[in-house]
Amino acid sequence: MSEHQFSGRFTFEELTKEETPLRILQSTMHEMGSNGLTNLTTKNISQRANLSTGIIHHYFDTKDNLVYAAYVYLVKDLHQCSLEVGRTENDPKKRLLAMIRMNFSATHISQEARNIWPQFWAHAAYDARIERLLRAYYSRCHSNLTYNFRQLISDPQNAKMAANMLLASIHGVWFFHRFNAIPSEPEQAIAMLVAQLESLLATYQEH
Amino acid sequence: MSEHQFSGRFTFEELTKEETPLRILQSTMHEMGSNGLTNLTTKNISQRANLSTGIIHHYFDTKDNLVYAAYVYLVKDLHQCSLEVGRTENDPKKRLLAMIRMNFSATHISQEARNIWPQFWAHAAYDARIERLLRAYYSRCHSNLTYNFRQLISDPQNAKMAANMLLASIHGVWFFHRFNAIPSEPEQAIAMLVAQLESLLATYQEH
DNA sequence: GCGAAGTGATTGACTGGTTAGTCAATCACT
DNA sequence: AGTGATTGACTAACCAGTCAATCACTTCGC
Repeated sequence: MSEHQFSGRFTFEELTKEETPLRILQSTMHEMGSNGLTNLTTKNISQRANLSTGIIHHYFDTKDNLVYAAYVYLVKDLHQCSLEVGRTENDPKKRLLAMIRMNFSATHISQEARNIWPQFWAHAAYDARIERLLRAYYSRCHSNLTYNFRQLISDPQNAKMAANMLLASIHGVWFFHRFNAIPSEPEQAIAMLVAQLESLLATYQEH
Repeated sequence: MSEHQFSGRFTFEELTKEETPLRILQSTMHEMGSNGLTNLTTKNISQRANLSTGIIHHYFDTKDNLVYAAYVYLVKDLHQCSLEVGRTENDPKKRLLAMIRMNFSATHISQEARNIWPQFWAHAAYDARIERLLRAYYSRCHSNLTYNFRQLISDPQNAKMAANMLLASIHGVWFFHRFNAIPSEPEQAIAMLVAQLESLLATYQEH
């Protein structure tokens, strides 16, 4: 049974293999992104997917479960991307650089994610179940960064600190890039984070 | 007339001078923080403030205006704090350090803010009016940081880049501190950002 | 082959409950 | 007597979830 079970009826994998529940999920993500959680209705979701409202409850039982499933979908997709980075790059520093770049890539994921992440954060702030999912995702990101820093920085404590700081920096730069508050060209954002990575390595690495 | 007019009836200053609208505002912020925008109702707000639902519309016309006023209140309060830092500290580096510390202080503001900021971001993601307010706030923060870095870094372009990076770092560290995803002691968070500030100065400063 | 019975997908009208906003009435104070 | 603050019952709209009915498709006895 899936780690990410979210309703009594099906597991995540079973659901997304089928056509209709996947359409519902994608429609939900689109609606969440463009109108926010507050204005998310089963009517809007079903209309966008050209389905009836009833079918939503057939597959997801409640609206809450559907929204949760959307976050799981988002997180799994991104995790898949980071696994791919781990496979294609064999040098730890190259992997860190690839992970930075990944966050600003223009795949369908980022385009959708751009609008959903803020809803995700807001939801996690008052819903314990959503918060657990968010924390699990960031925890995995952090482990991933730490693993790579360990191969570049001899002191494990320093490697962990470098991972902390890079994770925070990636998040911060992505955030201001998202809201166009800092020069918002992806290239500049990536350059800032590459400089940050170099700076962290220079600080913590003993040659 | 106030820069922050949000309803046809009163200006922000006129409203918050009075007892009742201020109680409504604080009650709104508390409800937003604990139950999220999605579950925010005029009934809950008025009950917490020991008032009727009607009075909310008397002062704020619509719920949207009330929520907007809550964000304005939050932002103004924080801006007030940063002005105070500017007055009490006279050294640019000390001012930057004080601004870092400010974000993790346990004043009533941060306690309330902790729960409202995620709602603010989510709301800004799909509402243009809220987005403008959020951008204006971060723009002011950025100007403030840039002003202080200018006195420490001779090249204006470098000063701006340092401000970009510190702003992003503060946001990122605050975020993970907020969600307990990175070692969440305020002292450690502040120490990370102080180190980041030192590193930025070392990189961009020519002695 | 073929009809019957069964199975799960899908519909959309309907319900019970909730909500933002209205408004006539009352209250407190001048 | 007048003025603004405040109340809370009321309304029109909306929404999540239900359910009986239909549809598409398979299985199986003969």
